[in-house]
Amino acid sequence: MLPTNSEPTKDITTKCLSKSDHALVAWRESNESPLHGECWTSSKWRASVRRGLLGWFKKESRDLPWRSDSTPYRVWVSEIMLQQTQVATVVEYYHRFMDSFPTIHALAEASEQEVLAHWEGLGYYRRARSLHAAARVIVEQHDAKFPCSYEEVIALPGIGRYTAGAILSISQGQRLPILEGNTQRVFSRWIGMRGPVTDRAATKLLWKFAEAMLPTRNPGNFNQAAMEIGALLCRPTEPDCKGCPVASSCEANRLGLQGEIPGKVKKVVYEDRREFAFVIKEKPSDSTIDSSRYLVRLLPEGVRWAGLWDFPRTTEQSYESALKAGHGLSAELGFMIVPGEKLASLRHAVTRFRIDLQIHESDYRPFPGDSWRVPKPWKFATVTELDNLPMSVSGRKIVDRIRKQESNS
DNA sequence: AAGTCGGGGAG
DNA sequence: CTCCCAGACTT
Repeated sequence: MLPTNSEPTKDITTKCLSKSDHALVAWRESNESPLHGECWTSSKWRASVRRGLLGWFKKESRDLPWRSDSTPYRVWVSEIMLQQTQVATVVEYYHRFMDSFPTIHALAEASEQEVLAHWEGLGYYRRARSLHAAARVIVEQHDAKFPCSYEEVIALPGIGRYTAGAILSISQGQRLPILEGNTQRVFSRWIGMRGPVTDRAATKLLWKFAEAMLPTRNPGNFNQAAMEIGALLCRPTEPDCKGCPVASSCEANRLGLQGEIPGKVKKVVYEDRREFAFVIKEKPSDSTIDSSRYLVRLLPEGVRWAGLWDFPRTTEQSYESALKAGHGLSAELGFMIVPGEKLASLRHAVTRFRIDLQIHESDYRPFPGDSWRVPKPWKFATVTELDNLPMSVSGRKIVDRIRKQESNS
């Protein structure tokens, strides 16, 4: 078979090669599989790695709230919170959440707004909505008991292969593998797999490896240990190979490729954006209330921050000025926004977007001929009421800004 | 296979 | 700044 790659590796001068390129070239020239060494086909090797890992974990494992009492529900909540989120960030949220919703039944009984309020600041809010929806499914279909078959568990919203395996192995001792950020890196290094972990073939191999490594006794302990060593020793940069109990079996360590494994994933292309948010105070003539109220809405399904409350804000389109942004937003709102003085600007990030948010005071008026009333998803709320609505972090900062302004006047 | 979804920790 | 985090889900 002829090589389809038109760029011959050997024509690249050595000068131009980075360290990782050298590693890549090395395996190309040696005609070795980029995916793995052969070490892990040996049961002695696997036993040795397990022994080292589990011995280390017994001494060094962190004392985490979901470890002392590992019921399926408690582990489930922890796993959802931990998706794409560091342990240190989760712990406080976890305590607060479990205090408010100590059982599946309590979670199912709560409103989605109440659940989202407990999630405020954690991000990826769909996790909270899926968790809540799944609790209701469990109450209705599983008699409020967390299901124990893999098929039933993975069918629940917000639970994929990783999370199903984690919950059932940790809380029930079921022999199911896991693969996530930590273990992708740890396993890649153990078996000397070059190349990005996101490649299809790499992912398949790593799952296979994760399964092959699982001990019969206490597989959940192994899964947690593998993640823990990734978080504490086998870090993305500067792994502590000297303190590592698996170093003597580790292919990356043997080859000196800790820095090149796993291969780099395609880097994120950031995009700068300017958005506008408007603080619209209710006109005194609209009602006889004594404290000011501000216009917000519950964000609908399918948009950013669905299920949270927000001020009128431009998102999709980019506008040059507050005036144009207000005009553009008017059509969506069903009334006219008349931008006023700028209150503040703040920078924040949403996934790959770097957002420069301009916050303007604003007046409003109905379109000519319309009589004024607040369209359906919108409502006026006092600062005290806003405090109790779930919002994004940037939305919350707007509330804080309003509060400060109110206390000054 | 690639995009989307948040926010913070840490180098 | 950057990368990464006990991923799931949609297109």
